Amino acid sequence: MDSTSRLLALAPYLLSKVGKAGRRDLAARLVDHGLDLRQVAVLAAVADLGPSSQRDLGTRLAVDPSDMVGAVDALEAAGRVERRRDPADRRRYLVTLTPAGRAALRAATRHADAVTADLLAPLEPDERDVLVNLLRKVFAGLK
Amino acid sequence: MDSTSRLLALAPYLLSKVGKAGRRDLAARLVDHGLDLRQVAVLAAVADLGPSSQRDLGTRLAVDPSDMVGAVDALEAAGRVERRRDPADRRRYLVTLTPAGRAALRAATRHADAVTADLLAPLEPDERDVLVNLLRKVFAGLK
DNA sequence: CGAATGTCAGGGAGACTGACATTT
DNA sequence: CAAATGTCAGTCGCCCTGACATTC
Repeated sequence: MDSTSRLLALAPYLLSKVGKAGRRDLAARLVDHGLDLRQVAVLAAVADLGPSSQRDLGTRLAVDPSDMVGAVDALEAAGRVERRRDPADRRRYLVTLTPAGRAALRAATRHADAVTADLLAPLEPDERDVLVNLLRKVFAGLK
Repeated sequence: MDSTSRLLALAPYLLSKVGKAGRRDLAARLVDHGLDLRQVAVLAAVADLGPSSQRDLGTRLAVDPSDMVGAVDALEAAGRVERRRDPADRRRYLVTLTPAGRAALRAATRHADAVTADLLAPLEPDERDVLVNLLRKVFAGLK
């Protein structure tokens, strides 16, 4: 089958297109909260890891250290994280969540869930779980 | 599970990251052939649809008409497609594949298969089929 | 001293907008 | 005339590199 489409035979194409669509839909919802995708990822990473250096957060998120600066700047300006110097290593900051940051993360998670429901609407509920679990496996294997 | 990670609970995040990884790996392989991802998508779309206008190709690929110009320019300069005016509507081009274009598409498809195998290595063979089929469904539902 | 951390300036490819000439 | 097609100029984020000061 699929004599009708060589494009759809390309898994990277599917992944890329679907990923971009989800990314764009979520970004559109976050703009009302003064957030972008990277900032949300940083909030989630801090929630996951606890107070962390920008370097560790960047490693976790595959975000360049030079780009972490702006993300943390924006979050700090909005009162969603705080930068404290690590007393044990004064080169590092310890980026910590504020209550406002926690609230922003909760709101962003709600939007992400809504986007997910919309994006995966063509799938049955059990298929959605299967897809997410397969994606987790692939994600875990990324180099 | 996954109290360790709020990030991984975000399906759009997984999709976006995995999609980007595949995109980058494939782009790295195509550069040796003087191709980029968009050009390959155009080649595949022409193979799927037959001789087509740039507008139709752009619609099919969700690529802006203004960005189709450069992609078709590059393919034409490399002798991989030809632009002919549509005799029935002289506003349109009919973009057609040349033998070199067909060969380029075959080579790109081989690389795409290799990237797919690498990317989906963490999955069992039957899981890969499941993932691709689920992605096709989601892709078909994209607005 | 060399290495790590955070910061900044700048370049390059990508998506998108607005405008335009040509054709229908 | 209005609409469609292809084109071009310019803008806006994103991603990455190179350099730097500070600290270990």
